[in-house]
Amino acid sequence: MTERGRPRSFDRAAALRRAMEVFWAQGYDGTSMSDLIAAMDVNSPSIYAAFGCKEELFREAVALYRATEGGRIWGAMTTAPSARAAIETVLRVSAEEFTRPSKPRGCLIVLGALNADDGNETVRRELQEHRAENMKMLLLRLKRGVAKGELPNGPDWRAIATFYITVQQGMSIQARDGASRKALLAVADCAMAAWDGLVSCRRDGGAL
Amino acid sequence: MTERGRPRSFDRAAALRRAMEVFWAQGYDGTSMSDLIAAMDVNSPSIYAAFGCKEELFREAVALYRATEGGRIWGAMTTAPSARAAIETVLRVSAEEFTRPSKPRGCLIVLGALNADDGNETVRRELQEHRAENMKMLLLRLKRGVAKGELPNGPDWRAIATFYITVQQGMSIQARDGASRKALLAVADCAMAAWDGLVSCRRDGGAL
DNA sequence: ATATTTATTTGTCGATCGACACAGAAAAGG
DNA sequence: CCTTTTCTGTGTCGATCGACAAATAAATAT
Repeated sequence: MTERGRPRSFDRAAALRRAMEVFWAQGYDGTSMSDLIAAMDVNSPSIYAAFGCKEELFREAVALYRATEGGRIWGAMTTAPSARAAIETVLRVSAEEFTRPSKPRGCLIVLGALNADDGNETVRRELQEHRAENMKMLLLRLKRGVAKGELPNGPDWRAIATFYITVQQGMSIQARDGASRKALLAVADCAMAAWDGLVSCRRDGGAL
Repeated sequence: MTERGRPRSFDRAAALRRAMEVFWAQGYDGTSMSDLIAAMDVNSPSIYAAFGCKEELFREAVALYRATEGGRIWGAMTTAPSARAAIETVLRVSAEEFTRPSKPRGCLIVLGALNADDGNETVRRELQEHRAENMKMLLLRLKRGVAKGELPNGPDWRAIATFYITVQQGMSIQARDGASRKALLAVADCAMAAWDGLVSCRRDGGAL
């Protein structure tokens, strides 16, 4: 009951990684099958046999991204010793990952499919859900800090989580525009400069 | 020496505005000529006669955006009484403009063409330059504040300007993901909570 | 060895992309 | 009037899109 038939001649994992980098650099719509065929060095019928259609290939590429680059960014969410350290680490690692030499700049999850057009609605919604999951993860970390007494329960933690997610997503655009790693780290520092003021602010039912 | 020939039967300005809203909602690549023909209610030869090619039409749409919605956002940069008020107003008006009912969410300049592909390099670079101009405008306002003695000259104002631009750009993605106006206003407040700490921080040659 | 299963190569499918030719229609100038 | 100029509607161009059929090649199972 071992493998039957002719074994495939290309490395599936390596081809997927190359496809992921093309999607990362050009987005879902901006990447054509021709681009993928060239980058993966695999003919189109073999791609369809191994991955299904373009949409499913993109899905696998996104899963790979979340398991690698994404994991390095959001891993701190559970490993960091405090909520504040978690956020600071997420922002700083983002600055590093978004500016890795010889890698596409910014984040695949953020930049992969922002504009809706003819046939990318499913893909766009999935990326949006992944972004929402990251937001939820950050908010839960804050609420856990409140539950443990590490953080006060006065501030509007949802607004604070949205703020830091907004900064993290904005960094993708800055990275795409050529911002240096140092510049993005400085952005992270500026965002963390707001922490003390935000934490010691009582909720008033309004914006904050 | 008045107008010769048959006058055009459609309102050029109105058609341009409708084209702008399509580009705004779907981006440059995501918008096809068919989309434009349907939205503008003008046949394609008339579009080409009045606007040139798709790229030039997009350019005019961007110019219109910057003159209207963009002007409302960045106008405060020169009219606000202080640098701090200018930044706060830019963020708050952005929150409003990015969540106007029955208008596309987010900013055309930020979301219009982020991913490079076959034939959008010129357009992409132009939007990037417009983003860079906004950043420069904000930085100049800060430097003017320093020159007038309104602000100290210790802090790394370039880093601070980059930070607020990053927040403003991140708000476009949040808006696209469905964030409410109230949520975006709260993000603006969180960003402004960093101000005092940033202004009273002396430069140390590092990130801050 | 033969049959079976799967991968690869070549070629192509209908649909859609941006862009325009061409001819007819509607205004001005003479 | 008639000529000229410009705009409008129909149709279509070559290129490219994502996706796959058919035929060939290479492995395993019996």
